[in-house]
Amino acid sequence: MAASYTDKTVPTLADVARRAKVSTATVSRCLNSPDRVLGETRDRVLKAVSDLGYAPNFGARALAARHTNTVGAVIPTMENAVFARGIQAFQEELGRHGKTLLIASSAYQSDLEEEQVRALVARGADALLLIGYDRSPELYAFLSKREVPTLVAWSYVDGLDQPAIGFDNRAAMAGLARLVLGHGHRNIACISAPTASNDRARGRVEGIRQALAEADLDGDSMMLVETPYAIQNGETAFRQVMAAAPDTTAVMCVNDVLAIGALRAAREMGLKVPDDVSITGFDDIEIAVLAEPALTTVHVPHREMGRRAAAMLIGMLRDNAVPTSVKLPTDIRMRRSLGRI
Amino acid sequence: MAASYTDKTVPTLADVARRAKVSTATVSRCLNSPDRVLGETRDRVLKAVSDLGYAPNFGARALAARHTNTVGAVIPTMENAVFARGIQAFQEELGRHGKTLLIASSAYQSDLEEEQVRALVARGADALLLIGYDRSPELYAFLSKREVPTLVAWSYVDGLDQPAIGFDNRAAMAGLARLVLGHGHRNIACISAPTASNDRARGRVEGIRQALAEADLDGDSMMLVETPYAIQNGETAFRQVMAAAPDTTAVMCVNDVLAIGALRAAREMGLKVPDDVSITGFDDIEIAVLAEPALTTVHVPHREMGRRAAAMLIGMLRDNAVPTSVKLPTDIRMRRSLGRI
DNA sequence: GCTAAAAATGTAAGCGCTTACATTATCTCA
DNA sequence: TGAGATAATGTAAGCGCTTACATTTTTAGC
Repeated sequence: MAASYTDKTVPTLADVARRAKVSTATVSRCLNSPDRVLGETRDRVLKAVSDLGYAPNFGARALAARHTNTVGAVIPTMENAVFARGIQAFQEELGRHGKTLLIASSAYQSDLEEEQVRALVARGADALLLIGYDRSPELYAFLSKREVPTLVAWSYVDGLDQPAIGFDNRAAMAGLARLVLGHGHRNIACISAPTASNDRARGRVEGIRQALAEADLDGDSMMLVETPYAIQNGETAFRQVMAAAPDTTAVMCVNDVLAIGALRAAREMGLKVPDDVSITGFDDIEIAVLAEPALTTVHVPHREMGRRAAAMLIGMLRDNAVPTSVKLPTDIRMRRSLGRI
Repeated sequence: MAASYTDKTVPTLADVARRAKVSTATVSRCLNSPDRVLGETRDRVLKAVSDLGYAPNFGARALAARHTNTVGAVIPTMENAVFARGIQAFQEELGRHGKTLLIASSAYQSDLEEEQVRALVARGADALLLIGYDRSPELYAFLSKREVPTLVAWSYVDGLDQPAIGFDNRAAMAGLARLVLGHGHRNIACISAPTASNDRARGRVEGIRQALAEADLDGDSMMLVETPYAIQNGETAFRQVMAAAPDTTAVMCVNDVLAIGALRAAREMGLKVPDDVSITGFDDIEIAVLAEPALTTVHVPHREMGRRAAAMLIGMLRDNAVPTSVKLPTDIRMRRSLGRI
């Protein structure tokens, strides 16, 4: 056995080729398109590979092949269970197809998101998963110039060209608002995540306004408090709402976490839910049913979305074509936190 | 302006060099060690970079520089809030130092974990973060052969060589068990995650046994149910425990999620917590305080662990030295789910 | 003003792979 | 059986960067 086989340095394709007595091209083919090589040769090569403990060098491969089998995703934060769950499924599906996932998080800041997107592309992401549509035209231009297939998830808006998989936040929330209205509520307030660069939150707020308008109420003058994602913030926001608009009978929150906070604040304030005030959420994460009382909310198929997003991206990479966007259904989970007035 | 500057192809170092009228070496230096280049030249180069919209090619850089500025992490699952939170902090700190994070998840399966570790290394991870110590000697050998600095997190065991940052699961749980014993409980049962390849769960179970032994009770015959991480499983396990050992007065769960399930099952069974039975958790995730009654548990500084893990890994990479492991403090959060017998 | 040392820049050799193209071996069928 | 098609393999040219070493320019000291 030659010295080069036993020493410390990590083995290269050439080492494998030498040991299997074939050319590097053949080794490469064994690894990448095994059927283009004779079974006998392949066995010999594979044996050499395992004898040597060879593993391809990623950089070299990326450089030569001009793709990395890597998909990037930038999500607002992993601490939101909703993204954690969807991304987990996304990653599992990707893995099933030999792709790996590069995750970055933007902390809900659009400038940071832009930076992360560029970083992922620079690192050779072959495709990208982004949350929601909101971002600068420059960034979209950059992506299309670099020809990086990009899929928007967690949001779906009719008539937009950008491929997306998600749900119609506006329609879903409007549906819930109609249910709230149906329970006799007329003084409805809303606690939202910051809407400035978050089309999901914005859509949900608009959904409420739309339902209000349909019921001949003034959506525009609805009490609205915006605050970042956190239970504690939901609590504070609820107090603000009740201080500013004491006759509010229903508080609709754009996500479950804020709603849980609101629930907690209500309890601390001695308000009975739903007797004194009704509270609703959005997402249907696990705590929604654990809460006391259980939260009326909109159920969203996060895992399915993650899984299908991966499948779509893989298809885009394979066929080099833009897929038709998919709108996932949502449904309302009626639970005790919403009551008749 | 030459055609090559305006056409579709993405610009390379050579394009920048040509436009700035310097050599590629100078451009490279501008980007990697700006102080080794004259200010005037640097400005010219940087201008060319931005004019062209140049971004370095990751593969080429990795190939030539033999490192990727990438850190890999394989965690059991992102759906566990505990990991999501720690990893989020880990990633933030890494980002602050210009490193990017590659995440893979093992779904709590050690064979899958091994696969993921190898994949991460093949993809050029310069360093690795792994959860807990439990893995095959072969994998550790592989890592040391490839000279990939590896840090174990979420666990800390005295006297082990492997660099780690975490807490002493055994001691922490023993402390909680002593508190439970102090409340008069003698019939203690335990609901655990599978302990086979999970030293954290195992340590926690051992901690209970140790405290039991100190109190002259038979730790080995303690009622123990093992079940995977999920609220629903905690529920089922609690029913099993109460069916098999009806005189149990305290059920200690190795994590909050299982404890929440247990709490729920107790409620469904008409058992009052803590009057009829006490229940404890571990981790102190957000639902712990939201639960009804609020959960007595062990608080763990997940975010701090993530942040410091990143700092340690960066140090290992920089100094090429093994750091001293760090044991983080934990503390008990006494809440209503634990009562006197 | 001259020389030696230091600073700035350039030259070019890889890094480890993939793949177009060239070559050789094997098969098909009249 | 042999020509042409087909399959298997080999040859070698990059892919876009970093960096050791060579060269040129600047600076310092006397």
